Amino acid sequence: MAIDTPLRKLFDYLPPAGTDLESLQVGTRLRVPFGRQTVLGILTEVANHSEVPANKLRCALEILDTEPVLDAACFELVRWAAQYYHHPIGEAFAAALPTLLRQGRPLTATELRWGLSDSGRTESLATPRLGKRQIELLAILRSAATVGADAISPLGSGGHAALRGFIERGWVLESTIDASDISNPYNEISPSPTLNAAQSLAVDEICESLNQFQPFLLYGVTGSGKTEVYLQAIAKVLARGDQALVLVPEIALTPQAIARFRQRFTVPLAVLHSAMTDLERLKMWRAARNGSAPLIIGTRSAIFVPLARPGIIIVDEEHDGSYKQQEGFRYSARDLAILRAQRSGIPVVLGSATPALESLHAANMSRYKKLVLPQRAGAAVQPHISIIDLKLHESRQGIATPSVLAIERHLQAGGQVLIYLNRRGFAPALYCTGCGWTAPCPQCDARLTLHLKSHELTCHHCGARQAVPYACPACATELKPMGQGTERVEDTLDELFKGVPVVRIDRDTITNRDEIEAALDRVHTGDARILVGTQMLTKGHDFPNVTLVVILNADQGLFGTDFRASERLAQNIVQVAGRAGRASRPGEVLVQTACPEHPLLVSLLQSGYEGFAETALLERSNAGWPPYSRLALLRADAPQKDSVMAFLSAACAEAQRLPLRDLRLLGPAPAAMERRAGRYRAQLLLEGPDRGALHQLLREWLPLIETLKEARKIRWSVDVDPLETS
DNA sequence: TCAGTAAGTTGT
DNA sequence: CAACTTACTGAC
Repeated sequence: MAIDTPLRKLFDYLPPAGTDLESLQVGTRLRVPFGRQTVLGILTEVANHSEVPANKLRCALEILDTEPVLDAACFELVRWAAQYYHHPIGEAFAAALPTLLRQGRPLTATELRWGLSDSGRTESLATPRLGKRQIELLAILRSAATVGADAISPLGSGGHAALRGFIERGWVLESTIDASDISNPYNEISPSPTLNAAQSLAVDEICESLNQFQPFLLYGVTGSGKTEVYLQAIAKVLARGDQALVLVPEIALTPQAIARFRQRFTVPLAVLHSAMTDLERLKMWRAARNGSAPLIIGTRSAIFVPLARPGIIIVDEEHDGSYKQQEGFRYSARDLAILRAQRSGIPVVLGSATPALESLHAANMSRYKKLVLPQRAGAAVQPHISIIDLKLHESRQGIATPSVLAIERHLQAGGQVLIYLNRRGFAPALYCTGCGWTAPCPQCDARLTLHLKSHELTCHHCGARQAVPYACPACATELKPMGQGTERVEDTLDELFKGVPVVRIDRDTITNRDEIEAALDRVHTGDARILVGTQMLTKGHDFPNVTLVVILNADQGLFGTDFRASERLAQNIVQVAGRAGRASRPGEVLVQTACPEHPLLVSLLQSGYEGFAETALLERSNAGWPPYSRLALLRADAPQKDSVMAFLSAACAEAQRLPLRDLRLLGPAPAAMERRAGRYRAQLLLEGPDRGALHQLLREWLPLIETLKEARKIRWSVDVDPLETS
């Protein structure tokens, strides 16, 4: 049995009293005693013997399901993922199942129905002197073969009492039906637009593989109509009576995105994301499982949703970091999508304008079939990108003079302007002009960010907040904000372009769904002319009238400590740039940087994302980073630094005793931000040329780490295929 | 991880 | 010796 506990093992039980082995089914939920509590577990195996001493074996208490909760492919996916990510299997199953199922809710929804029996039909007519409620109830019951609670509840408690009386007399028969189906509230269908040649080719290629496993990398520049390719491929899948599973990044699952799917298909659409209530999630999950929802759209965890008739899996914006769970069970939904498609014998489409280097490499190696959409759909043309050297130009609060002039020009021509800066707040630091003190976070190795409007200093790493000091606490000199955040840029733009409405979109101005709707509305109606924002404004939004995009600080990613920093920067630049000139107006993109000669920036500007990817892959190959090697990271953190280092050193020593072969062990090294939220963080990086040896070592190593006495004082976790290694 | 317990530690 | 902290162990 797999039980939701951090222990890396399965637990053996005897069948419930009075049950024989034959009636047990793998994949069903059982209630079992565990320690002094009773919990739910998933049956993973039925055997007629156990290694566990007989006196320790306890009886399971109850079988909850008559059929497995996960279909065979899904079940195996979870087992495989638990092994691959070296995560306790019970927690892996817990992550794959809706909360309410883990708490014992029934697998399928049932609804009680009541209908008149033959005797009820005849005898009720022959019975005089029925009560008022009874007569009303009979009228309802005669209106249909069976009725549900919703038909009877208007009669109030009297109606229910009458119903119970009829059941006792045998007039009414009670039955249950499966009520797991969901329905689609919309029925309008907008017509499919005509595809361009590249799009048609992509759809055709995908549709030729509908019966078999085939991974596709749909590499389409921003605005090239990737979604239309998905929609038409999905239409084919639905027409065959199969289901389509669409994964999207967390932030992209907006009402507009969902509406786009609803407007195209009349079939019920199951939506799964983290903001839903547990009950909503369960309903959607059931509808996917029983097949009543042929189309399922969801975020990361939706990769574990069981499907009655799997037909295709689509991973939109496959490069997006949110597909990798960053704590606990650290799976990658994108990678699992490939595996799931393989197990189910169906195609999987990874779509992006800026594919992960891993995906591009897989396509280069012919493991994925590459489908390219090189042109923007409709009349739109690719925006022109140019660089502004910050060393050559004056700048006002981070906005260089040529940028100011360009903004003016585009505003005068009637266009909208998007200013991108990946930094919230007014200024990323508050420093003392006298002694150089800068307000530090008491919990982290970081500066506090100044937020002027809310009058506070906040830490963007741990959430700490404090009042803004009037003067330097060390020397009482005046304090000054240093650097730029979106709030300050907004102020500067207000000053530079008096009377031009500016809208700021970041986590400080947008706290809920309605606010983003309102802000986007101001942009779309033309009420706002200048947009300032962080990544929040780049993902999943189109701004057809934006003709100029200015990227204020391209340098942040160029010298990051992480080997993926430049990849993320390139993806950000290309994605933001893609917001410009989506309609018929040509777009212009300005990238401000202090190091215009950086090779990655040069290759990106000269030959686009593809050129950048080539350069970056070469660099990865030379340095022996993924995809030319495999990584696993052992992270540890604790309030005391020495206990973290003691643990990692001990873990390292254990590993040295195992056959390392061609694996390399790097560290222990402190994390890029050593102290965060009051805890010291450090790590040990394991690197090898292929998966095999790496996983072999982890299999032997982790049980040893678990028993280390140094492990008790700290928190540790393993991250297979980590996204961030610093 | 979590709960239970055994074993130290402190203060009167 | 009670009250409290810390260390260790087992979960089928």
